[in-house]
Amino acid sequence: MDPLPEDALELDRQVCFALAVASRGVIGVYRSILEPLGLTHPQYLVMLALWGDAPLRFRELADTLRLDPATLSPIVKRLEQSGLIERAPVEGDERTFALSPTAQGWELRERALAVPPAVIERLGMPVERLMALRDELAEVIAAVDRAGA
Amino acid sequence: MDPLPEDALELDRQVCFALAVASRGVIGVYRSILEPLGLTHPQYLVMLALWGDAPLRFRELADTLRLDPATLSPIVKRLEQSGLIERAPVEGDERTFALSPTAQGWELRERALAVPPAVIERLGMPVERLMALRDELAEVIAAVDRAGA
DNA sequence: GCACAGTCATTTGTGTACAAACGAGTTACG
DNA sequence: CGTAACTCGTTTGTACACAAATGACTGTGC
Repeated sequence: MDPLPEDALELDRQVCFALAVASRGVIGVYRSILEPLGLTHPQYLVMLALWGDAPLRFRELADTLRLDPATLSPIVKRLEQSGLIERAPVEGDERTFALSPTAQGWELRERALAVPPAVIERLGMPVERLMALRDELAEVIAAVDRAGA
Repeated sequence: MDPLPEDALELDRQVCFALAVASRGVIGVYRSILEPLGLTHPQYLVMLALWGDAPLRFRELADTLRLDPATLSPIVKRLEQSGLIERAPVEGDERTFALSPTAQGWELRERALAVPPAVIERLGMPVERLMALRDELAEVIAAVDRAGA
């Protein structure tokens, strides 16, 4: 029943490899679509988070995106420099700050509404398939979380 | 039937986000397991490819891993400096070269046999689930390939 | 033979991703 | 109170990932 170690290496190659390739590939599809908006994929995720629920504290945003603060910090800085988001002090805690889209950031949302249909059209995959994939990935993420505990 | 654009943004957030988070998360699981071997995840994928089928020309390796030559180049350089792989000239074409594991690279394979079981144990997911995920991801990759054409 | 388009790997520049160390602010304990 | 432990965001250093430009080699057409 146990696969031979040799085969395990091969399967391992297929799974972890497929995950990395699929991730890079899909992000690549987003790249050409997001490029006219002046956003990278992580920057797009930040805007999605803030469009959905602003203001958010820096830490809350990092937790939502499951991104290391050290990674998020320069991304936030670039979005501020682009004039899409702005930081406001948080009353009672000088260490942190809250982030919200600027007026320009909200305007960008109108153009961003065209992104998901463009991606789906480009991928040519039915929406149900994507939702199934999302659920499958949610299990992987849950497994990773358990592993980290 | 068509979801409202607002919902599309939300779903989009869930899917592209889940893919990125799952990819980073799984690679994170590998990180702690590969660290004692002195390998990063991309470096591990290079070694898997060469253990499975050496020698490989640089271009063949890049295609196999679906990695940009500009990305692969420094990875190969680091593995050479680590003494795990070596390059040999290709007769009849001065532009490229072939890569193979060194004796030390083959020795490392013995230790690497323990990696897949460790990952599976850490994730706590049944092997069948991982194979299903692999197949699901293969479809996504195929869709990305069609999109790129 | 020989220009010339094509292929090959590398380099450069920008943008993540993460570990580790840091400095400023906050909380809790004695 | 006051300091020790903790939390916060940032910085530094290393390693991908990709676009664009580069320089070296190859093959073709004339």
